[in-house]
Amino acid sequence: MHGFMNITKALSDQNRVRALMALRGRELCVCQIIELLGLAPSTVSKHMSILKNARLVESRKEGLWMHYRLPDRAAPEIRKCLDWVNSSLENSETTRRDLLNLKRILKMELIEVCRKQNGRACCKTKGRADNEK
Amino acid sequence: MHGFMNITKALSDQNRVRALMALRGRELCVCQIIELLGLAPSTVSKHMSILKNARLVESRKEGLWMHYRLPDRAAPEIRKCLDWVNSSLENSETTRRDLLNLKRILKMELIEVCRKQNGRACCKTKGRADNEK
DNA sequence: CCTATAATTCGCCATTTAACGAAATACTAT
DNA sequence: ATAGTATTTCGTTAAATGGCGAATTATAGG
Repeated sequence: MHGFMNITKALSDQNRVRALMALRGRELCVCQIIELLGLAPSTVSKHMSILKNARLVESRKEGLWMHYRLPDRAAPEIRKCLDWVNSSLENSETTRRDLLNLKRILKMELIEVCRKQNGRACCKTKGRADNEK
Repeated sequence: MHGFMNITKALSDQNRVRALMALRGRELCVCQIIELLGLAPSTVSKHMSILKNARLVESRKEGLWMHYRLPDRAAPEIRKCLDWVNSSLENSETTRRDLLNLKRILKMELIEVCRKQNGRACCKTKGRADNEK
């Protein structure tokens, strides 16, 4: 029961569900998920750790970057859960919009995505001076 | 997406999930669910309205009693959801314990269940005087 | 070793949520 | 109508949650 409640609580936040849907068919770096959701890095990191704790995603560290993906060989309950989520949302407006946005993000190099966030603090305007030497 | 989030939020509380599992194969009166969960009537009523709003249960009023049941002909997403919940929890310890408890509750007449709650305020001892004339 | 940087952890705040009891509602039976 | 009863609605309170920025951690490259 405990494991199940971890899953349902993980799914009870819309941003976590959006992240989950975005991971279908590809792995994403944290900075890409930050870009997609428009949230602070710390917030996204927390969301991903909740998803990971629920076994709904796995992660892989590569240098400074942390990549998240849907589980390779998920347990049957997880598999059924992800199937249900996918079938419920694959045609939703939110998913469609996120997918378009994601295509744009995937066209950029990871370095570019990170640099952009560095400049703009990811979602809030921060009166930056555009100071490159 | 909105409907889906209604479902995941409904499933994110353990007491609501227990109620859902208890409804497999039978309908239950609110007072029986109160008895099973050991919560105040107002709390259980709220839980059931959240489940109903998510379309995970249906209800039927019969005199003073309100009966809840799993949907007769649920939409495919709901059906998949309930299947997933069931397959995830059918062997859990909590479900087993609740089922035993439920058998005991089902042996009583509804009137008895309600009367018992009337006397005991459902879960808290209320220093009652046992005053029957 | 020192700097730079992606991600995470921590501390805080605002909002949401689960719980209760009291009051209101809906229905039965006298 | 009146009284009684099962359920729901309402108002309140305590705990949990989601959000952010600051500080910390881990890693890469001088």
